[in-house]
Amino acid sequence: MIDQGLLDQRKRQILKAVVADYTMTGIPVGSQVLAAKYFLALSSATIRNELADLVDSGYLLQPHTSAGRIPSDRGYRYFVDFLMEPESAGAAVRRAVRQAFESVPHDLEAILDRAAMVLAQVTENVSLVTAPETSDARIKHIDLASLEPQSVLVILVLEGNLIKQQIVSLERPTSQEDLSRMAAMLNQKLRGQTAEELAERLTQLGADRGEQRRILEQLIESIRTYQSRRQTVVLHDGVHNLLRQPEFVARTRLEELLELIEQGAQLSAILQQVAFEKDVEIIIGRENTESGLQECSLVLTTYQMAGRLRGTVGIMGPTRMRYGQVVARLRLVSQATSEALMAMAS
Amino acid sequence: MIDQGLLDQRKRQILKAVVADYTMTGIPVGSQVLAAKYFLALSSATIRNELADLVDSGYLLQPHTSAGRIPSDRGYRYFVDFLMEPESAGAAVRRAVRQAFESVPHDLEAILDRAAMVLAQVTENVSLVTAPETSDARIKHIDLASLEPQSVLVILVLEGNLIKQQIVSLERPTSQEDLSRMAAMLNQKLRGQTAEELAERLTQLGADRGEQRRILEQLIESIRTYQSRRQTVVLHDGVHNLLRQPEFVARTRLEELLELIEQGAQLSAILQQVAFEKDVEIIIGRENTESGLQECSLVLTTYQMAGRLRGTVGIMGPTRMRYGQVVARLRLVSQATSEALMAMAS
DNA sequence: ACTTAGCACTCGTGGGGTGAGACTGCCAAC
DNA sequence: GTTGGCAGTCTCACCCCACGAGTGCTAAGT
Repeated sequence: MIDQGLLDQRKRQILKAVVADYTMTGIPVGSQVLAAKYFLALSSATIRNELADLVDSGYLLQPHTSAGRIPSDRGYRYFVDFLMEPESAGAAVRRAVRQAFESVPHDLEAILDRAAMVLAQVTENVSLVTAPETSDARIKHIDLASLEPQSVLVILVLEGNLIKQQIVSLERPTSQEDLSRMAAMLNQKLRGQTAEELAERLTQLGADRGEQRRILEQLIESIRTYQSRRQTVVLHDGVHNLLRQPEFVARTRLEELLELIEQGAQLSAILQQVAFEKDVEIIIGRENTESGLQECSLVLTTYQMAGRLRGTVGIMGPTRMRYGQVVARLRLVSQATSEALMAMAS
Repeated sequence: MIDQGLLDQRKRQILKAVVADYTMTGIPVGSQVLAAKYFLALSSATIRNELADLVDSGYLLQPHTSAGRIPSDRGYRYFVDFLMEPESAGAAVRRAVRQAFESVPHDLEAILDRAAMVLAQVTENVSLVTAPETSDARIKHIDLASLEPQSVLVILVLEGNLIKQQIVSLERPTSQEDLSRMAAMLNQKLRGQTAEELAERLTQLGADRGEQRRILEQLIESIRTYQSRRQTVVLHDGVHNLLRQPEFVARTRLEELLELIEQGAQLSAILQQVAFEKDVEIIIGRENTESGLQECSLVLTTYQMAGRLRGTVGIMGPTRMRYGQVVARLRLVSQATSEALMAMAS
């Protein structure tokens, strides 16, 4: 915010032009190009002076002495904070997104998967999608079904029609009648509670009622770590888009990035920190603490489903990306995803 | 099979040596290297003659006039069919596989995911895993749970404790008592049947009993297309391993391959054709019809869980790979996966 | 008939040199 | 504060050439 005053109007326009040109072409921008394409009223010498100032104050970089300028991380940051103009997605993109969600089944994973797919497609970057955080989702329905005398299928329906299930072994044979009675009781007691509240209850419950407690513990665990692996794994798509970027010709860098994506845990941690209040969050280059991401930018936002359930959706790409366009298309996909999830929950 | 007689003993040994050396080093093998490392009793000139013959009959290639020889697809095929010696996985690999499955939750997807992970790790290639084909799996348990007056949660447990669930809308409000009665009836009638047999029954049932038929139709659909997206999607891991291979410096080739992997449908089709009878199936280079795969080999086998349920597991890598080692490690992982799945089902 | 030594030949690779092109920084003039 | 001019600098693409590796062929040996 303080930054905004530090650049006069012309410097801001020049910075904007450099970012615009560089994100389009990928080649460093020289003073002559700027004068010819963006500032017909100024000479290249004038622009050279301004560029030198922008380099001095850290908004631009020159790869080597006789090259043009490219935006620094700081330059991109200034651009997205103050200079970027809101764009809206074109008709073709809108159509692609609409079509992607038209035929998707009413299933959480299918919807998120589709979101990842279409987001990668329309932004031409790697898409990232997390499953919604369910630790504070309310319980809607509990069902216990006897599979074998000593094993029971525990089914849990959370708000938003999220379903979790788990097979739990019992210490002694229990009939379906007993299980049904237990389920009815659990439904009555637990409906509307969150997993956290459930954990509270459990401690109050004490050590008695062995089986019931055992089932409850598994239930809580199941809610907290929604489908165990899903929590750490981030759905992704469009990795092939990275290969088209000239900045990733170095395969070591690419390999590091791929491992980060496939491994998932670190990414998951980053994505879960996205604030729900903010509209779109942009993390540029070295603002990432993760070493593999220091040449990348993340553009992230949240989707929402019924209740307070929210997840993160976004893209990862080279710092040189068309932020305005990406933000517009990400918003579109996020909104479409939310709508699809709402439809599922109703 | 006919091929086997076409090469005399010495040619076979030389072919074997070429494959062994090339798969290890990645550089074309010359006559001098062969003489020095593998055939001390022969002169390089003799080997040159043999090499020329092997090129003539299509088992070897020379990238250019003054380079050594590399195996052709045909050469690799001959190698894996007749020359490859059975290897067994080393202690470190065994330990890694055991550890990978030690802590995995009793959940189908978690197990398959872990299998993909560890397979990629120990073979240093891209791993591919399909979910088991469930269209002929037997039904073990059906449960209907009322969520809202007009929507019911249908839960289906198949043999091997595979669980599918789906929310079905009803045409008119139905009480939990009615649903329970319906579920009891369905259980009695349908237990032990497969989805195919269920479809048969449905046509016999005729047009009456609207709700029940509606639920059944959804059930069948749900079984046939197990988790909808899962059918076409193939779990994979280890894509970053591809980047280490010198044969994939060309980014266009790599990009094509990545799209194939991420898209999944074509791969899924290939994997589902793997014969259950065969032990390990190897598809080399241009034996692949898929254009993106013509520089790759697939090494595939099946895992099995309870009943007749089977899926495919395998790896994709450059044609230049250590087939013997890969086969040994794939077998190990496949077996460990089967064991983990059996444990889950019990 | 098979094997081997010798030799001329071919071809890809890598290093060094070079010229073109691009852009800058600075200076002096406006 | 702006502009034209100019020298300086740096990268990149290109070519050339020597080097090394490996071959195929021939003729001699076993």
